[in-house]
Amino acid sequence: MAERPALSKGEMEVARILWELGSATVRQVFEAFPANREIDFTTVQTYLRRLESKGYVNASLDGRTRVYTPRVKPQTVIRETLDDLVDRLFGGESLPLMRHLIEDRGISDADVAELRQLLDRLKRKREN
Amino acid sequence: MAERPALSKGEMEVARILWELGSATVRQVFEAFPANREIDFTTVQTYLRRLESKGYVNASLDGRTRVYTPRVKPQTVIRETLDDLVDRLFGGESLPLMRHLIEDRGISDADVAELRQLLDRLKRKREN
DNA sequence: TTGACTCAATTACGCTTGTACGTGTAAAAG
DNA sequence: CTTTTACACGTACAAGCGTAATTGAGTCAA
Repeated sequence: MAERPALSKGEMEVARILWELGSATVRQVFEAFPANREIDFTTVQTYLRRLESKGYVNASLDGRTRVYTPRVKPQTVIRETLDDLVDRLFGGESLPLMRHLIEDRGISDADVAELRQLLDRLKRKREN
Repeated sequence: MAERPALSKGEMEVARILWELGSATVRQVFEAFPANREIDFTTVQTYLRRLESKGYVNASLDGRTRVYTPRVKPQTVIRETLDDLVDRLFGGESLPLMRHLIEDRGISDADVAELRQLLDRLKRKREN
């Protein structure tokens, strides 16, 4: 397990966009930010550079422009992040987290249905 | 909304313990840490001091010892933390987060049952 | 009543994070 | 060709964070 240093919040935000784009330049990532999220171009640049030095992305040159590509799967990062969060904020139990998501944070009807399906699928798998 | 500065991971860990204890001295918090979690007494002390200066806890003196008491409800902190996480890591959607919790992180049978109940309860409430 | 202990409070410090400024260079305008 | 514009890259820096060493003040044994 390559044991990279954890991502900061800002870095995560940028990483997520890069995962979505698949591979992108600073500018592309910058432009993919939601319009309401004000952030400086150079700030994004710094985050990408840090992601690279932490080993989360690779960079290659296209002309004089750097093109960044994810190197670690979102799943992995999400997993590590959640493990940490669940430990610190819920003492390692994930149910309270879900309870909170459902009860306190609101959830659409469609999501409820989707969740139910997830549970059904899981049940079926376990019964075999 | 009092707009306090966000909690860092370490601060959160300490805050959680304080919520559990209800009200405690540095030493009590320190001793309530899980045995495997190695942390220095003075580190806990620093976190508590910072929690105080950020407005998350109150402190009063008992003799020469400071007694800390939560000032902000866990619900509030959890909510703010999750909002931020969901935004940055999941673009604001909480379903993917739950999916991840269920599929990738594993969940006990008992938890599945509990979740189902939650959903049922929610459904009933919505149908009225 | 003074040294040896115990524990609280303060101070410290290197690393990380958030954010941006300057500097140089390619492209566009004149 | 010169001037302006646009943008990439490196550099910078204050604030926050994790962690601990140091200092200081009560407490008990000799």
